[in-house]
Amino acid sequence: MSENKQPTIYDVSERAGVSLATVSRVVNNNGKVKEETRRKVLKAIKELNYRPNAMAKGLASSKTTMVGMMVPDLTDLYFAELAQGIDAVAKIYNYSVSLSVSDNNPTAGKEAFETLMSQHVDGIVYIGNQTSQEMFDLLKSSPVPVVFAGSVAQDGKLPSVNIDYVQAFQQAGNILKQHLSDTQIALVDNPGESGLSALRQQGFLKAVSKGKIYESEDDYRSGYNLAHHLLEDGIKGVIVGEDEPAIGILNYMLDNHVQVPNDFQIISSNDTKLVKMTRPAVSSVTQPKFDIGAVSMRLLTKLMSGDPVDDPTVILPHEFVLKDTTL
Amino acid sequence: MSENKQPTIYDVSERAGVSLATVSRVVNNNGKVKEETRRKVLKAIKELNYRPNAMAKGLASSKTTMVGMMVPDLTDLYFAELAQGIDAVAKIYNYSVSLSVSDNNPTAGKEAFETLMSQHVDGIVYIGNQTSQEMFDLLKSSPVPVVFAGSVAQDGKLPSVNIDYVQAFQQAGNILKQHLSDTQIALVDNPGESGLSALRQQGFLKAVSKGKIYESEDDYRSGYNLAHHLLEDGIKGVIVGEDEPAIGILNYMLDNHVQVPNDFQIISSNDTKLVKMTRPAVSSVTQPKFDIGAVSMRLLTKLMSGDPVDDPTVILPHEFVLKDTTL
DNA sequence: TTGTAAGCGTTATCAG
DNA sequence: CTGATAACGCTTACAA
Repeated sequence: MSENKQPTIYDVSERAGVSLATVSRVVNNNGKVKEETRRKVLKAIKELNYRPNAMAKGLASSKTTMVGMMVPDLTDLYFAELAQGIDAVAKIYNYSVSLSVSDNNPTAGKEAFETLMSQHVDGIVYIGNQTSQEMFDLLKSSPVPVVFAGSVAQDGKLPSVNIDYVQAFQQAGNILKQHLSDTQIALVDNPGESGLSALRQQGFLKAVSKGKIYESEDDYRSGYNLAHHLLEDGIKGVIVGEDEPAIGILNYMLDNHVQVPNDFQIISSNDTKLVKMTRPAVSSVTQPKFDIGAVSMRLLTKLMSGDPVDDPTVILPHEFVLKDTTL
Repeated sequence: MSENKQPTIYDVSERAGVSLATVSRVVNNNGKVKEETRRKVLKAIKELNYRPNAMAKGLASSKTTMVGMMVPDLTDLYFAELAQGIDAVAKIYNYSVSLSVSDNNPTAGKEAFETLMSQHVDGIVYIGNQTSQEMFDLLKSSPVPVVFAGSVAQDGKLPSVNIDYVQAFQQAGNILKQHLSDTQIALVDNPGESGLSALRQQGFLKAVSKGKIYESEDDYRSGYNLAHHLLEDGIKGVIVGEDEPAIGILNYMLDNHVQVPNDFQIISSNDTKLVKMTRPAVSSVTQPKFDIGAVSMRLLTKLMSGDPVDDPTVILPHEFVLKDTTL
């Protein structure tokens, strides 16, 4: 015995004794409507529990109030926190979010993008540490605005929100240099194909000119497995691009009775909640991850509505939390 | 100098020299189309780089091939892994996913639901540990199918995918009983308003009839702060409903020189990647989280297409990984 | 096997 | 301030 159908704008107009156009006006709060009619319409809407059909609206207005969010992996807490920030601001601006997990896989990424296009999203927030050139070109060809959140566009000229990686990694290098010599310090990062790790390297080398650079994936195992090489090479301190491999390295040290931080220091970079859950707790660059997501989405709203944007390349402040893996 | 507009089905039909209907038929692969015409149409589609407009399609067919995914918190790895499973299967079946973070907040949850309704999603995968009665009623009133993923519907009769929590927690209790007496064993869980913690309690009490039960939130701090009470009460082993508070408890013990597992044992329940990152690594029930998500989504596809479903209440197998917080 | 045409629920452009 | 009415791009009987 449930309602046969969702009520339409037509039902509302009939009940309120006005035209479709008028209902549309009050729903969208645009155009002048006499206070009395507005009230009538609102009443009918409430009584019928009317809810505008987003598809019809989208079709007619060619605006979907939906944004695409592309993310490589939700189980990476760094991305998850960005996503929370994005979602929160999307809610505020009444955008719904179409999620696409791209798996750092160019094919999946391309398909995700295509899907978003056929959904006619009004904009895209792109998160990705491994952006391929192909993906990048695709994004560049987007008919709707794209913002890179916590990710660097290769030519650095697309809208993006980040911290100053160069400075952060230079500072991190300087911290380790307080007790170690250049040759004892290394950077561990996933080079990927994005510009992000290039910036990190740049900053690192600014501080530690003779520093060694190791490659790792973004996962725990990868760090764990890399660790013995570090020891063999006489490395005494590392700066790691992601928290999971940082913890992998830490645990290798603990499992092999290397004293942290006395004999080995670690600075990580993402400050996800992971870093406070280990013992010793991991020292890290702190990033305003939620804010990076939030600001990205806010930037996107501006871009979507054609508002002027002073600088589409936003840099948010970072800090350091020196816990127990540094001296 | 870019294309003025996205090509429409009309452009394709014109170029291929056939009618709209025919193009629609080949695009949707339904109805008979002569091989030759099909080829022509496909050619035109490719040349024009035509992409069906999801909104128009949805409007006309009242199917959106979009599902809603409601999740309380993406930075909870348990949820994130479920979400990955959901997303993966959604991709396979060509559904797009509309994400809604509900923040365990009834108001936000209600709004999220309303948004999904106006988007006319074809179905909903609901993730939530704190489902309020109100939310539950709302979900029950949904005109489209809803599947509870890793969450228990209060009356236990709505479609859901879970492990057997009663059994799992009974087994966990038995494990601790090998070295401890009933009064030394406790359950730490977030009771919330959902049926899930009730099942856990039930299983726990089956094994540890005099066991004490403590309440905590789902976060690290909450566990850390609770820990001293456990010690004061002479508790020597706990089963914890979530990984983060479990690790909170662990770290409190470590920080206060309580020997784990010798003087205090911990079994957690979600087996997120967190549990292998601590030292000692946390023993835990292992849940097939990705699969819970995947099966939920698969179940939803069946429900959405009206396929017969043998049993809408799916139980997936769990196991135990006894690491270093148990004897 | 293919084409015609009537919707689907809105918005938006004109008149009034 | 309000009302007709033509799109929006596609699906789906119904014809042919």
